Amino acid sequence: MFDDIDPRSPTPLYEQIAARIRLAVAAEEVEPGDSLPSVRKLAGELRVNPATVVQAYRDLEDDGFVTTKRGAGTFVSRVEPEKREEERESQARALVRELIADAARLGIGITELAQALRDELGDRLDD
Amino acid sequence: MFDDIDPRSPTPLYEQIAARIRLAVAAEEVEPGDSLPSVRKLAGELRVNPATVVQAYRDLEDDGFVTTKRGAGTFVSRVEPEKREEERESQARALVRELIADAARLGIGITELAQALRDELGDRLDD
Amino acid sequence: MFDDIDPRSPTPLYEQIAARIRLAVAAEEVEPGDSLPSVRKLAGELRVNPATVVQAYRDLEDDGFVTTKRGAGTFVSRVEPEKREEERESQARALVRELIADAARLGIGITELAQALRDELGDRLDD
Amino acid sequence: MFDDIDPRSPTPLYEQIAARIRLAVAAEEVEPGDSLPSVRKLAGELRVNPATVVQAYRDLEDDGFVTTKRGAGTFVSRVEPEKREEERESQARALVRELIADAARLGIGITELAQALRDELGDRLDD
DNA sequence: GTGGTCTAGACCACC
DNA sequence: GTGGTCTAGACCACG
Repeated sequence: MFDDIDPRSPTPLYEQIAARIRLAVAAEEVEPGDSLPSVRKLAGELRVNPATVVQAYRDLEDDGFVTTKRGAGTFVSRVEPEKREEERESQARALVRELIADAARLGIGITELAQALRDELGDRLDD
Repeated sequence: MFDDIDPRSPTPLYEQIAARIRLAVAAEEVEPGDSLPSVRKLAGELRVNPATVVQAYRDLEDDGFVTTKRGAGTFVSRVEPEKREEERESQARALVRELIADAARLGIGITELAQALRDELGDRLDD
Repeated sequence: MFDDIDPRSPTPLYEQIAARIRLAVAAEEVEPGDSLPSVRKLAGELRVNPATVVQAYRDLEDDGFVTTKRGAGTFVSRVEPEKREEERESQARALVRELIADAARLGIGITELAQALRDELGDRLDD
Repeated sequence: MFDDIDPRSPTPLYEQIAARIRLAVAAEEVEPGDSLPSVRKLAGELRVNPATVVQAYRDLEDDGFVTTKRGAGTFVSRVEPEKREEERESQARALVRELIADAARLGIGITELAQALRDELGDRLDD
């Protein structure tokens, strides 16, 4: 699950970790109520300073993606679909349009963008 | 050409500057042999410290995108087409990664994103 | 280890520092995983600005001789034996080039230099 | 004769040019009284700023390797062998010993040094 | 004029 | 604590 953690990437470790979990929640790879690995266990697996995992979990808690129960662990929250599906779809389309505009401004065409999308999303593009 | 330089972005100024020029070379907006603005001139335009521009130019020289002739200035190098293409692809991937991160932050999963992509790009996704 | 750093040399301080460390790695004076002195500590020892050491470390990281872990420090990387050998050879060539230049400046031609080399090195020249 | 001029080397162009001519004089590739190429001609050949050649010639004149006659050109001087041959030989040996010491201090052995010498001097080692 | 190096010192994010 | 970035400004060598 944490294959893509790259210590040399410019984006901080804790953000990479949080992003991966956020994605897992959004993609429903993990269910509400599931427990996340303990800070020490995850830190060990990722060969990362425990403080880094702590910061990732704190970020997630701030976002409402997880809740921490002292002495018990960290658990996936029930994500309230506070926004109507329609609204989320429109937001998604807005993001995509923004992507295309940014690319165009930089002189990157649709073809290259499509290639990059396949590179990054792979099969998940066909979901 | 340097509209996007944002001092508050987490990615360093010199990297933003270098990235912009790298892409200009990759997209052949500038030709081999063209001279880049002088360090001081560009620094003035961008309201940035000259040393920051120096670092950007240094990175570009390390990558082989420009050559600097001492006492004369900094010039666009001849760059292999494959390398140009690679650069365009890499920047495209960066944009896509940003898209995914933004989406995740809004609670939008890959599935919804993929749908939006198909909505906006349609067939061109298969180029 | 850093005796040779000479602020009056025409070659920049950061290059001298980087070269010295590069060679220490190449000669296995330091082992992969060893930590380098912190930027501030080394800067203090060498009576040099921290930014100068930062630039040296940055060069070394670009070359792949060291890895820096954010917030943790800078560490010696595992380096391929061929690369180590190459580095040693390149520094040896630099020394030789210096020798030739010094000789020429004293009006000593290649012929006389070759004779002196045979005198001093003898058979070992054919190793 | 000027194959090794490298605009990207850290040693200045004018020094590279001067060094090459100094060597030619020392190796008696050119005879006293021979004329050097005109500043403009040489600058053209080397694709270098004429001012660079001027500075090289001025350096050489300071050293006494050449003399410039206004309107006529630049000529190789008769190099006075002011020092006895023996003294020159001893100087050469001193340089070589210095080389070996420097190398040892950096952890570079005789073998690597010998290889570098062959790389840089090639056939001329057998003169 | 050009780029390159270095300093002193501030500020930041990360671990 | 760590490294990274940036500024302001000085100084230098090169063309």
